[in-house]
Amino acid sequence: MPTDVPRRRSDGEQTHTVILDASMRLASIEGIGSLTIGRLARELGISKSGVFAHFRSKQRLQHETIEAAAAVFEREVLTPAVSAPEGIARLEALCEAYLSYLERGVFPGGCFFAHLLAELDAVDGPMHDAVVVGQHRWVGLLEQQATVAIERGDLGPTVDAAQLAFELYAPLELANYLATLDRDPSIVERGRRAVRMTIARVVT
Amino acid sequence: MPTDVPRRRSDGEQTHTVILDASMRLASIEGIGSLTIGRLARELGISKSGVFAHFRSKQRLQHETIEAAAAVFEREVLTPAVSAPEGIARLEALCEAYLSYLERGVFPGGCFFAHLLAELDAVDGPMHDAVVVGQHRWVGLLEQQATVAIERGDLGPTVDAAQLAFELYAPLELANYLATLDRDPSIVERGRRAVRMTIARVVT
DNA sequence: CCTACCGATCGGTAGG
DNA sequence: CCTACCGATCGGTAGG
Repeated sequence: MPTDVPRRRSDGEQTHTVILDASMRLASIEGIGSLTIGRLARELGISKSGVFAHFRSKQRLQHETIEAAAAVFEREVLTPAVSAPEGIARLEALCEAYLSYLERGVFPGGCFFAHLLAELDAVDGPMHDAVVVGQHRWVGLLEQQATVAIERGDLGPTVDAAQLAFELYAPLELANYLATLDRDPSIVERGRRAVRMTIARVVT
Repeated sequence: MPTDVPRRRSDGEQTHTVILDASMRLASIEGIGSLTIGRLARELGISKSGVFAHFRSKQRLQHETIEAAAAVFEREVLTPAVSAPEGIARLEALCEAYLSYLERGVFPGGCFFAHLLAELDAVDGPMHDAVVVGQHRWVGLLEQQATVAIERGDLGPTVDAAQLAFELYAPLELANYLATLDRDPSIVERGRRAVRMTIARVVT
C-alpha cells in the first residue's frame, strides 16, 4: 500500500536537513569559514548547484548552519539544565549539562559555539555581532542563576555574580578545547572538578 | 657616501620578515587557514609570486608563521615570567605575563596560539600534532611550577599540580576570547581576579 | 534536483 | 623580486 502523498516537498525538506547536518558537523571540526558548497556537495554525492539551490547564497548556508547548531545546543544543554530549580542548582546543572554535552560528543569537533567564538572573535561584521549576542546570552544565563543564588543566601552576599559566571565558564571552555585536541573525553573531568571547586568556594 | 655593500640579500631578508609579520597579524585575526599568498601579496603591494618565492609552498609559509609567533610568545610571555623564582612566584608570573600580553595587544586578534588551538583541535595532520606539542609544553610549564611549589610547601600537599595548571590556564584562555570578542581589554581583569582567587585557595 | 557555464581566486610553475 | 601562465576550485547564474 504505497502512499500517494506528494514526495517532492518532503524529500526536499529532508535533503535540506541532511545538508545542514553535514554542514554543522563539518563546521564544528574545521570552522564555519571552511564550509564550501562544493565540498558539501561532494560529501553528500549531489551536485554543487543542487546544494546551492537550497540556500541561494553561502551567507544563508552559514546562517542556517548556525541556527541549526543553536537548536542542537538548546536541546542538548539548555533544556536539560532548566529542569533544575533556579539558583545554585540550575547553575550547577548548566555546567554539568555542558560538560555532559562535551562527553557525549554531540558535535564531532567539540562544541560548535566554542569553535565559532574563537574563529570570529577578532573579525568584524554581522557574524561577529551574532556571536557576541550568543555569548552574552550564555554568560547572562550563568550570571542570572548566580544572582538568584546570592539573593537566596545560597551564595555569600559578597560573591560577584558576573565574576562567578566567568570563573565557571572558563573551565567549561578549556575542557572543550583540550579534550578535543587530545581526543580524550576524560579531560572533561578536569572541568568538572574545577566547577566543583569554584562552587565549593562560594557557597555559604 | 652611499654604501656599496650588497643590498640584495639584506632586502630579501627584510621582506621575508615583513611578510611573516603581516602573516602573523592576519592569522591571529582570521586563522592560519585563512592565510593566502595572494592576499598577503595584495596587502604588502608585491606580486603573488614575489611572496611565493620566499616560502616555495603554502605549508612552509604556515610553518614559518607559527614559528615566528612562537618567538613572539617566548619574548612577550615566557622570558618575562622566568625572571621570577621557581615555584609559586613563577606560577603567578606566568599567568600575569600572559594576561599582560593580552592587555598589550601583542597580536591584533588576541593570542595567536589560543586561536590556533581552537582552529586545529579537531582536525588531523601534522599541524594538529604541532599544536598538541605546544599546548603540552605550556601546560607542562604551569604544572612544573605548581609541583615545585607543592614540594616546597608553598602549596598544600593535597594539591593536584595538573588540576591546578588546568584551573589557572582556563581563565587565561577565556579572558583572551572574551576580551577579543567584546573589543574590551578590561575583561582581562576578570582573568586576573580568577587567577588570584584560585591561587588563594591553594596556598598554605 | 541536474548540466553547463561565468569571472575570480587559489597554490604553484616557467623563465627571467 | 617580476610577468605570464597552469589546472582546480570558489560562489553564483541560466535554463531546465
